[in-house]
Amino acid sequence: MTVIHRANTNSGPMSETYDPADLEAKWQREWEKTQLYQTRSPNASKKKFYALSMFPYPSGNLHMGHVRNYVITDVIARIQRMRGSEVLHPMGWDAFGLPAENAAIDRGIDPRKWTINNIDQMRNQLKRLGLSIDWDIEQTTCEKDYYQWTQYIFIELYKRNLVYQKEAMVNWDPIDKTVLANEQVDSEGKSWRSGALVEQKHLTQWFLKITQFADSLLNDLDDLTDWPERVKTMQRNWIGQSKGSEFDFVVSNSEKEQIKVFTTRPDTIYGVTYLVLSPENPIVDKIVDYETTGLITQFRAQVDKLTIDERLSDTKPIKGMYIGATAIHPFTGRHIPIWIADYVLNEYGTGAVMGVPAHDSRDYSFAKRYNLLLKQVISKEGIPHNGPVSEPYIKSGKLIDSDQFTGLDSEVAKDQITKYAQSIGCGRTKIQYRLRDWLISRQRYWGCPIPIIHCSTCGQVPVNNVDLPVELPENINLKLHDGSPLSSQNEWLNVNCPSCGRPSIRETDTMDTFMCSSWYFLRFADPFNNQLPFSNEKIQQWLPVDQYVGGIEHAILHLLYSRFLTKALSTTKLINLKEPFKKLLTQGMVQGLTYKNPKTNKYIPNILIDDPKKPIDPETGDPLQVIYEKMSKSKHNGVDPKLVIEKYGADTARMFILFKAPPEKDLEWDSADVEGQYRFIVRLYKQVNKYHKRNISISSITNNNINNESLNDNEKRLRRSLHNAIKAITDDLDGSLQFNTAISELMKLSNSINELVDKVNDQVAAETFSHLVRLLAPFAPHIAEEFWELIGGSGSVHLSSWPIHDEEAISINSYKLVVQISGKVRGTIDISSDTSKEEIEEIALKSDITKKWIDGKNIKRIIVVPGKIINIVI
RNA sequence: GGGAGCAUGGCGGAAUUGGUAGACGCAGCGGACUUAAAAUCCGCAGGUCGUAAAAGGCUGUGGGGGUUCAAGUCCCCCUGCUCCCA
Repeated sequence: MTVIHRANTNSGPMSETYDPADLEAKWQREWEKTQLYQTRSPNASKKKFYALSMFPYPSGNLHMGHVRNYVITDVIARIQRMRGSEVLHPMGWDAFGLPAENAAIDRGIDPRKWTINNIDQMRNQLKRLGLSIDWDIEQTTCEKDYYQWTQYIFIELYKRNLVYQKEAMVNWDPIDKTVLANEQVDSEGKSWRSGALVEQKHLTQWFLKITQFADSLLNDLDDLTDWPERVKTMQRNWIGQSKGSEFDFVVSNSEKEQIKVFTTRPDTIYGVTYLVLSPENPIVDKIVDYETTGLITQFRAQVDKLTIDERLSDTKPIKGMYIGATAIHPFTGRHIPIWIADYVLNEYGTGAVMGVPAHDSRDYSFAKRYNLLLKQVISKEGIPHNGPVSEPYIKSGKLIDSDQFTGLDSEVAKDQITKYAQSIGCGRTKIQYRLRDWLISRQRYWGCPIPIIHCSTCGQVPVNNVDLPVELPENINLKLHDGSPLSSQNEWLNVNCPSCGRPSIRETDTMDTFMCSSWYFLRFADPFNNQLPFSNEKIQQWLPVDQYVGGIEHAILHLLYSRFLTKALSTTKLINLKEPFKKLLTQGMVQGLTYKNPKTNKYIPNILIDDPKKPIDPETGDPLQVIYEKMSKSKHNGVDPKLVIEKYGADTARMFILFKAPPEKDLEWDSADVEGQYRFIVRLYKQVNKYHKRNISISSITNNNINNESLNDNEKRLRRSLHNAIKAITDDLDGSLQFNTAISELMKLSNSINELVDKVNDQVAAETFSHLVRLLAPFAPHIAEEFWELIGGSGSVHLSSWPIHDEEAISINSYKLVVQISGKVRGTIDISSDTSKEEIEEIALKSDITKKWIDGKNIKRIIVVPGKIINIVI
């Protein structure tokens, strides 16, 4: 028995018009005052939930992509809180990087001031969205109390031999004037940041041994069941495992020199007629004779000018030269020529390949060009092909002309040949990866200094932990520098060796900013620790991240580096964690409406369009193409979040972004749809206002304590809508994260309220609004809080519990059974829920539908699915 | 060239995973209110045939084929688009 209390709330009547700006500011102040979103430690009765968005680069302006990212994570965090978890929902800044430095060079602004200023600006914009972020634990990668730990981690890895310096052919970005990692160069050979065509340079650089973890980075992807398949496929391709064999070829005139080659086709070993080394391979200098050296130098100079892409291109003709040496085929004992060619790279595999022109396309065109011998060793049926070979046979088949292996199938031969090679000591199975070690040094100023000291006596010496951080010197005039700006800071540069005390110099490279962002999610678990970057205890408490949300553009870069660093740190005593991110959501782009003249390919700004339904180029009069594309200045299709929030409020912006498309899909920004979303909120506002005038308190309604039996039809109908909505929304947010359908369920509920609320008793009305407001809270947190106060909810709606649906309210005692005749829908009949299969069949056969459509014809078969359908086949 | 994914009204998108296709919203149309307009509220709405209007029929989820009592959903082929790797 429930007693209905007349409300006696302090809140005055809500104003008649919805004013989001005031209302949202009011609640944001309130939340800040009560520290509503402060992180509390999880305990035995409250499980933890770690909700994280990829932290932003502080460019100074929040764009729609950010808004989408942070709103999605915020909704997830809020639901988890209402469902009883302790939630960690932090925010930080990926604050080192080139834009700050470029601003310094172009406009003479201090990079630090520029960055901090941008952060302040963006933090305010983020706060305006009403995110449930714990701002007390904010992290900024360019601050000493953060980068101290980046350096600490670097040294930990250095001590475990996971960091090393070597000279290598590296990607050089001529615009940003720094080197780049392989992951940071796109498939067209352009820099991920500047877009410049990357050049190849021979330089000494710092690397992290990510290749040492290639195997677990690959295999553990299988455990990431809550990651999009797409992202995992991309990482698998990037790691690029290939299983094959390695063979040793002894150089004829020098038995000490061996050439190792890797191949995935050991079955073609008898078809090897030459070897090709990369021009840079150091073995070349050892085996070449004096007369050829000059030619080699010339050839190398030519190859040096080519990009990796050009060297591997199928369309450019391959260039090579014979170096005057031969090797001994380990199986046949024959002498085969050794060549060098541009299509073999020193960085990949052993820097040498075996030439099998009869069974490999690239080898084939190389051999044709330079008239090298072709030898067939595989064919489809095991019968040699007569006459000249006109194209390579690259498939599997049966071996021919291969001594004791002749007649075997390729797959069997691969295995046996490798085993045989192993038994005579000239080969073995080998797994090779495409993944290269991660190049982390940058010749720029605005980054985390690499904490190494170069001593002429002791060599490389890591800075002692007590001396960390190695601070970035400030007040540098960056305009004066062409190379690394740190190399001319004499006062900073000169230091005594920590080991022997002699005068030494500091490393002048800074770290790739991806290094700083590869561990920030660990720091949030233990943000105030001043002894360690984090304690294992806190990591065990909060990690892994339960829900990570970010853009697909980091499918390889940030996500691979972070997984690597987690694994690398787990080899130290610091932490023990297999994978950092349990569940990943890659949200789609936010696209803007673009008007494009198909004749001139020019983009026309929206404001110049008179009639949006028939857009015409104001200059030429041509009809324009209407398309949605990624928002950008050049396309005049950007929408500024600030203006949208000013006009409609954060709640509308949030609701629109969630409703318009499923989170992983691209979202087309449409101002008419934003209006629609605003209308919905205004409608809710009116409904709650009207309800408020009935003056009922919801305090008695929390746990489905209404007896459904005693209600009239309208009351039952409204309760059914309400509890169906609770069930549907809860399901939509459980696992699959379908915010769009969750909001459409809220709209349906609002439609039912409109129709029925005036026809139900106080108790049902109170229950309806009590649940509605809580269902709304994660999506539109400000207006929901306002509603909650108005209808007499206690405390903050965001600390209230998520509603649970009442099974009794949604149970039905009759339903519409679909009647099909031979698979075609011919009508429906009302059936009470407890009707058996046999009874359904009987009722259906007597119905008018059946009479009309069967008309005495023979019934072949009847299928009954109670609750759904009957199909009568004639 | 290899791999992955997608294709549903004028538009964004739903569809309890094989059981009434088009929920919800936008745009549209009709009506109420208004001197009028906007806003708001109520209603209509895949296409097509049919009718004075209904009733009703046929057809329909990129195209073709298959499995099944039943296919947007499962299988095969084709076309187009997107992404990744060459």
